[in-house]
Amino acid sequence: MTSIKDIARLAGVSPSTVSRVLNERAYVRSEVRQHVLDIVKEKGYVQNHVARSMVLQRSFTIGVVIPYLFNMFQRQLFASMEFFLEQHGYKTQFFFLRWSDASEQAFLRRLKSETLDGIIFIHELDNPSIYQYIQERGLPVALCTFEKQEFGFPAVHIEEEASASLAVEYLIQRGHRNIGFITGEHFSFGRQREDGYRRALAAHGISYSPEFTVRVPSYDPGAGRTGMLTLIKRKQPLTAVFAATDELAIGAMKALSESGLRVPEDVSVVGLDDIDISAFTTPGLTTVRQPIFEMGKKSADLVCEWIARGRMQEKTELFTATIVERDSVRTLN
Amino acid sequence: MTSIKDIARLAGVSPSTVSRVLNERAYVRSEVRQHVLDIVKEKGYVQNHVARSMVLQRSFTIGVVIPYLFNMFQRQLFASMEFFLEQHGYKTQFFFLRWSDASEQAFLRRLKSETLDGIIFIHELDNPSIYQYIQERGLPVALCTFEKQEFGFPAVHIEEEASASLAVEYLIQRGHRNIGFITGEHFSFGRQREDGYRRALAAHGISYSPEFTVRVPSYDPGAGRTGMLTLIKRKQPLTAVFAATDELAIGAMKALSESGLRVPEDVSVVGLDDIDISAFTTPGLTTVRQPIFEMGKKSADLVCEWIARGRMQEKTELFTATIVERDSVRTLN
DNA sequence: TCTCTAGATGAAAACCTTTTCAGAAGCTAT
DNA sequence: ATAGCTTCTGAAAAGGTTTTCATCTAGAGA
Repeated sequence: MTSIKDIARLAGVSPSTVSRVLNERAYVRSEVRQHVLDIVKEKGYVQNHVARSMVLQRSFTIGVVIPYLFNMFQRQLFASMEFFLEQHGYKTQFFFLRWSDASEQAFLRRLKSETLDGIIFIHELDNPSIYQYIQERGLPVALCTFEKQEFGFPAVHIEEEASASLAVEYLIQRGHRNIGFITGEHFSFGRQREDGYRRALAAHGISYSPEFTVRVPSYDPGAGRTGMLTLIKRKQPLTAVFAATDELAIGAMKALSESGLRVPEDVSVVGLDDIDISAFTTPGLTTVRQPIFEMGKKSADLVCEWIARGRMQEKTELFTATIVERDSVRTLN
Repeated sequence: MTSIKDIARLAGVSPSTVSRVLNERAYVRSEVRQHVLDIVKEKGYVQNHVARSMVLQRSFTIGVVIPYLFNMFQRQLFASMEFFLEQHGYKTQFFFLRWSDASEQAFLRRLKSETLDGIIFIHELDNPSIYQYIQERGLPVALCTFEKQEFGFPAVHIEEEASASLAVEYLIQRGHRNIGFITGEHFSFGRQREDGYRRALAAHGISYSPEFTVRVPSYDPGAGRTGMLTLIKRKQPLTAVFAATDELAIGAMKALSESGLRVPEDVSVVGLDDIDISAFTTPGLTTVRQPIFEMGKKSADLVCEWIARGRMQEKTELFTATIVERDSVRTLN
């Protein structure tokens, strides 16, 4: 591998000058600059990022923390992030976290030894010690899809409660009053969406029945199926179900069809997220759309600006979600 | 940040000794070792990876090349890879490539400046120059889901042609003779699966009609839907369709139901891959299962062993795919 | 007692950059 | 002629680690 010293020797200048040419740092006579550039090109020299990081004390890398086996919503989110991070000139280092304390501790160790320039969380951690560490170190950070008031980190998310209400109101407006709710455990958005469900009910004078809500361990289709099966077994007179995520909704539709119930003729279903696949289910899933792409962009912008200006800028960016009408809801008459 | 020098000073030894303790390299008196370890723990010291990479000339990082907006099959694959790579003590650096020459060139530049220890491709590149570069540099590499005979790189994949035949034969055994085929462009697996389709037909004395095959630009549900719509418009007397990937199949089912055709009563559908979501479509998708998890593990093992032993081991690991029966195929009588 | 060897440790070089500091050269203004 | 500036360049240090080489000690064997 050719180094900056080789180029310097070949060009008859010092390594300092080569470095200056490469980084456009300061005065270099234009003939010298051109000469150096020619040799760089000829030798196909590229800067050694490791050495560069070492002296600069920056890695040009931003960490993205995401659950191991991230769902399809998160996949779209982070594809968007990676795209914009690269535009800003940063590499992305992913950290796939499992739901365990050991995994979080291992992450903390890596965090300490990696010299990241910034970090984005798409995954809400229980343990505050990691947030504390980041705060103490003053590492630029952004939270995506949730918030941590205590730490005052900038955050990017939709109005979870209002978005859930939107979904439930869509059902109410179509004559539904017996509306089930499926949600997962963990994560603030789960609680917030539940609040939204209950608030929409209350706002329309529908009394809340705990028998209509089922809580499953995760937010994936398998859990959605289990949740819906439970709901069916309870034999409540449901005409519609709101699932806290699209994946949950897809699992619910599966359970319904397995049980000989038709969507939307017998039971209407609405989800929340609008992941790609929701347009291709049968029937098409009516859902509430999070502006995933824009949210990924905003998160990337937030950390990059923090790094560039040396201090935190805006606090929170709220996005609004909108209903996407497809075929999984029937209007009652 | 505490450095190895700080620890050395605090422990009253030289940095060399601390390094030896940390890396379990050579003789260190056990009291000294314990003392150093205590101080390391007390100060919460962790090795600086950048400095370490610099001197070792290794990054402990393996690159994984994957298409930008990877599909659900690839997502499962790389989650599995990342898991095993971490077990081997390596970090994973993802490279999301777009379908353009510019993107491949940018990747090559990054490849040169990143000092990766190894690389796994989940994405088949058109341009041979990148493979050439890797070969010349002797960089440990593994190909996953495809092969490049010319370069002799170790590869991990299923028997594509045989797997496709398996799917088609499943249909033939259930009385289908008019079997459509939907596939995408690019990638060897597309061609190989097409060969498998035609070979199965031939093996059962069914003549091949080009009118039964449709080629769409990509392998996602949107493309599958378009492909199926085209097939329907041609008004061929199809009773079944084989889609080259599950995502394509999911799109095809959508097009069918949009056109008032029922699956499997009017048209049977089978896919290939067995991605997670295929168990949750309505009807459940009958498909051919690739052992995704095992393939990810094997790819990781392959590069790691190459690195450890200093030279390439096995060439190719072939996995066998198996039929997963669900509800999207009807037996004709 | 002397020599050898194994065990234990430290000094210093190396990895590849960037940047500070100092100095040289050439020009302008006094 | 001198001082002062601007432009340009190189030497050297710094960043945090690993490893080679040299040295030292203690114990074993002759």
